[in-house]
Amino acid sequence: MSLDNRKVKILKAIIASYIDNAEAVGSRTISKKYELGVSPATIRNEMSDLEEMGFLIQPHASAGRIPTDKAYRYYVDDLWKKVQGSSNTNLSQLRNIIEDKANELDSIFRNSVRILSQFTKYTSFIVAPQLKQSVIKRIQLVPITDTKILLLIILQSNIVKQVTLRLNSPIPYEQMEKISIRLSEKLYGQKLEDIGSLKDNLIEELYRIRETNSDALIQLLPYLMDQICNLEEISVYSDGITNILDLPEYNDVIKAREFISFVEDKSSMAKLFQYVGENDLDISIGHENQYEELRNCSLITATYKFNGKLIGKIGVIGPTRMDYSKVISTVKLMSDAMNEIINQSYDEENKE
Amino acid sequence: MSLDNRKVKILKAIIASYIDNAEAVGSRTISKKYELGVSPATIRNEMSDLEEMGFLIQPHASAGRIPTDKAYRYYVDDLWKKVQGSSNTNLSQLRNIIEDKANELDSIFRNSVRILSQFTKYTSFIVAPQLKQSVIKRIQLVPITDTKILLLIILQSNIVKQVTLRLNSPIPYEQMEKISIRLSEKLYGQKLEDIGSLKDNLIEELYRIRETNSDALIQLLPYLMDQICNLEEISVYSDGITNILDLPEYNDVIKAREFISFVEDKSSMAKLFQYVGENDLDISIGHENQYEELRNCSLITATYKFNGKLIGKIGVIGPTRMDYSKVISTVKLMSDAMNEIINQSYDEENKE
DNA sequence: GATTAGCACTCAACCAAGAAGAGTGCTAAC
DNA sequence: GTTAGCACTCTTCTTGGTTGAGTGCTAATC
Repeated sequence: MSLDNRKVKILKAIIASYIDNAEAVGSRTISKKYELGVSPATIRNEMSDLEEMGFLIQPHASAGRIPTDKAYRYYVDDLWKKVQGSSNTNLSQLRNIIEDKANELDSIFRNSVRILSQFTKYTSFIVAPQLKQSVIKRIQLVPITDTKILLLIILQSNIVKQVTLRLNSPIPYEQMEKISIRLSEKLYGQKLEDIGSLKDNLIEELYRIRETNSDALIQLLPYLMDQICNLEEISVYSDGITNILDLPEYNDVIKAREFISFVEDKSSMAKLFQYVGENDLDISIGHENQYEELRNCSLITATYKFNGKLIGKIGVIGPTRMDYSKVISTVKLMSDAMNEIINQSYDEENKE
Repeated sequence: MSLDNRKVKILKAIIASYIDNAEAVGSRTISKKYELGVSPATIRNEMSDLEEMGFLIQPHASAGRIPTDKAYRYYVDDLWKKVQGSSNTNLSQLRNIIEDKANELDSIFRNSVRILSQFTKYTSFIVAPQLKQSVIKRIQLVPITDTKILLLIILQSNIVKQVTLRLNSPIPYEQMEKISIRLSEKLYGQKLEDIGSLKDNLIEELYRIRETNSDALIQLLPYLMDQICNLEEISVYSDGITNILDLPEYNDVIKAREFISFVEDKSSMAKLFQYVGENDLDISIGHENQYEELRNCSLITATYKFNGKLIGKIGVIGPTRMDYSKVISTVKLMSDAMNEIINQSYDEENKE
């Protein structure tokens, strides 16, 4: 039995209808709503075939049919071709929205994940860069009070990480700048992940070239190094988790609670995103997911890169009957936008 | 009819039971579970009295009784006395939890609101300071690239606000420091809310004393002033919104959705918190709330101050049958902890 | 040979009526 | 003043019948 043209049309119609209503769709509905020019009886025959081929199932004997994961997979693979050539018309517009309020990396993620969930009406995630690999460009200490200073670590990627430090004894303002310069010189070009092992060497080296400001430096150094090493690892942003309450799939609070508990757990989400592919765009449907909790869900993920290297992922989780067309294009658009924003400052600098 | 000792005991038992199970409680239950030494019949008589006095209602003829808002109010007022003298044992412990990862004001709020919801199992909020009133202490520009700088505004309260600026043409690193110093001198002691009206004057004044670095300054100034004026207004942090899904009151998805939609709307929450009292601790029960959406909820709020002046509020929203005792003490503890953290750096400085 | 109309059949969803159970209010006894 | 007993009320649960959507099969039609 082959998937001829009419079968494809019927299958797509069924998927479309089910995406809309989350209700098993019958032959009459298809015949009426989607003008295929054949009677319900014919469609019934075709549906029977499609069921045999594994694209549809009946939840019970006298119900309509609903698409299987296999059907969604077919649908998505077909969609793929169209998405590939899709337009970038809204990209710059999107970039503005994101950047508008976004002045720091943290806000970029926060905004992006929010936009993504608002556009798709599903739950969205961003798994943020693992900074380990990042290279230090400059260190800047900013005094807040005599005993409280802000440590800014400016990375090659122009990502700025910050930590507030509390000192035991005050360091005069005028020494800060000197310490900043000295630290920047020494740490320039170092990877964050290497600081740990280089720590002792670096401290000693910095001690050796000490000048008038040695006291303050000696006090500060080990503490400061620790702070740099301990920059938080992987972080997960999410938004629109409660969107699922609008879906009939989750009109049972128990189910909704289960889903929410799962996706609110940052560590399991981090793991999930670690396992999905690293292509520009990956889709896993229903049973294709690792986690039992997501057996009724599909996951659309994209990556974002810095200087050509993958640093994080962005994605949307929704029911298997999600509006793939919309979600795929939105996720793609979003990852493109993020790529541009993240790399823009880098490109700018490398031009000069 | 007076609220004698036994009536009080029975009332408290009913409230306690209802807080636990969210189910109308009958005379037999009270007689059995709470050892009052009287038979169900006696309790029935008392309950009848309590109903007449407005402390209890029957959802329907053959159901048990549930407490009214008046009952909760009585219960809470009674609780009050005990809370007043409550111990501060966990305070320093709590402070450590909050401060642990908290290096900036934003993180303090984020951590605090999370802890609050985790402790109480309800939905919690923090309405953050209105910075308008804050006084500028120092301005610091930190170069990231030639065309991208980080503007740090350090307030008298040692709160650090930051904005990333993008420049049209580069400003050399070495000029940054000079600009920072000049700006700090000029803006020192100014309230944020006054910058707007003083803007033109300030710009002109700063122009007049221009030196070698005039070009860069001229380019930057108006832009920079705008950024300072536009620091975001009121901000609302929330956490534990989905906790309500565990409550039987919201085992209907429609109801849950309604609640969540309401409390996820930052602007209505900001308004809500604006209207509640400004005592150290305020409680509004059921119908005492402004909003129809919260007619089945109670709201426990506390304030936090900086240098004796109220700058924000912190609170928990739960069902009227919430565990008042626990929530009240947690909110109080939390606001105490925040007050300490926020004021500590200020005190420190004023000591010196 | 493909398509369609017709019909019997299935099963979830809905509804109404009855049974069960929890809890009350009242009365009479202690 | 307290309690036991009992009739009464009202919700909830269960049951059984009805409805309706949808299928599969068969026979007629294009």
